[in-house]
Amino acid sequence: MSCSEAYTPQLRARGYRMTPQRLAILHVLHHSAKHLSPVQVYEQARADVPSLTETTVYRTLEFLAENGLAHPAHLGNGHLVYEIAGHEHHHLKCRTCGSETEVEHALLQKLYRQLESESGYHLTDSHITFFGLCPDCQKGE
Amino acid sequence: MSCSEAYTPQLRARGYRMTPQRLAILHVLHHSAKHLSPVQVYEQARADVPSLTETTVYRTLEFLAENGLAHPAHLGNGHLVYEIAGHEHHHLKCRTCGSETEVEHALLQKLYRQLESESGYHLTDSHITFFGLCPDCQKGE
DNA sequence: TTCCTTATTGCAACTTTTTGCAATAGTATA
DNA sequence: TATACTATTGCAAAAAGTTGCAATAAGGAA
Ligand SMILES: [Mn+2]
Ligand SMILES: [Mn+2]
Ligand SMILES: [Zn+2]
Ligand SMILES: [Zn+2]
Repeated sequence: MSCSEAYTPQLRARGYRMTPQRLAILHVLHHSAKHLSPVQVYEQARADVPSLTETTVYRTLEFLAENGLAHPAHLGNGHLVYEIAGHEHHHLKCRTCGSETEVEHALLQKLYRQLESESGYHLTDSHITFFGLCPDCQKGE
Repeated sequence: MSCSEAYTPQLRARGYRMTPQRLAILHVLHHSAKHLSPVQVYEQARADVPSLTETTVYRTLEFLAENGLAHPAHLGNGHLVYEIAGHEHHHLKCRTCGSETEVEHALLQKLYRQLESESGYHLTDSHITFFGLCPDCQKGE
């Protein structure tokens, strides 16, 4: 299934339009193995849509995140990066060497339930970064 | 105990210096009831140290965070805010109305332990924001 | 196909945050 | 108290991110 076939109906269903810019950006995210910064997305998507601007990339990434097609992440440098939605997970990142590990959301399921029942909130987010020391860097302490 | 008496030794012990700028910024954080943006810190701390620059505020907040005297937070708008360290907690924030609730870190203790034993990482961070819908906003769904 | 509505884009100006570097000023030592 | 070392600051310039607005174009209706 192409990116267009996959994502266009999702946008239409919410009253939004598919555009070459959005499609190019979705395509970049969909085929990236890792989180991408807005500038990285811009540079790659520009190959498809030369008229693309950084303004549109920033707005589109935020739009996709609001509509559940992309997930923003804070990986510790204070800057947002994005990835395509679909795989529910979180991250563990080492403060010393920067190494990262994924954590399945299923592992936090229980905690989410507990937080929900204690607070009354219904938790919707599932892309969090926890920080710490990786096994290797603990040795060097 | 004054801010200076409290924080100077902590910096010295790590080989850093206490300066009027750092003291003013720590003072602002210490006496604030809520998270502050770098610009808010700048405007308040400038009353103490008129020569203070925004550059120094950004660098100092990052420095204080790295050294455990301040905690950065992502409250959902993509911008970092800071608060003084000392009270281990997390946040629940409503995506619809923006309301916030604190969660004691003790509540996540078990999860942290579980993540640690499964991943081998030693988790150090304890200032996370979970997003969802507050009780009121769930009704309006 | 053509027309119409309005969501979306690009541009330009602006705000926020980061960076390199030379000047300044804590603080340890004598 | 004076000196030396170097961590820290302020400045200027650059990079990253945001906003208002007029022009464009997606897509439903005719
Ligand atoms: Mn991820
Ligand atoms: Mn907090
Ligand atoms: Zn590590
Ligand atoms: Zn709410």
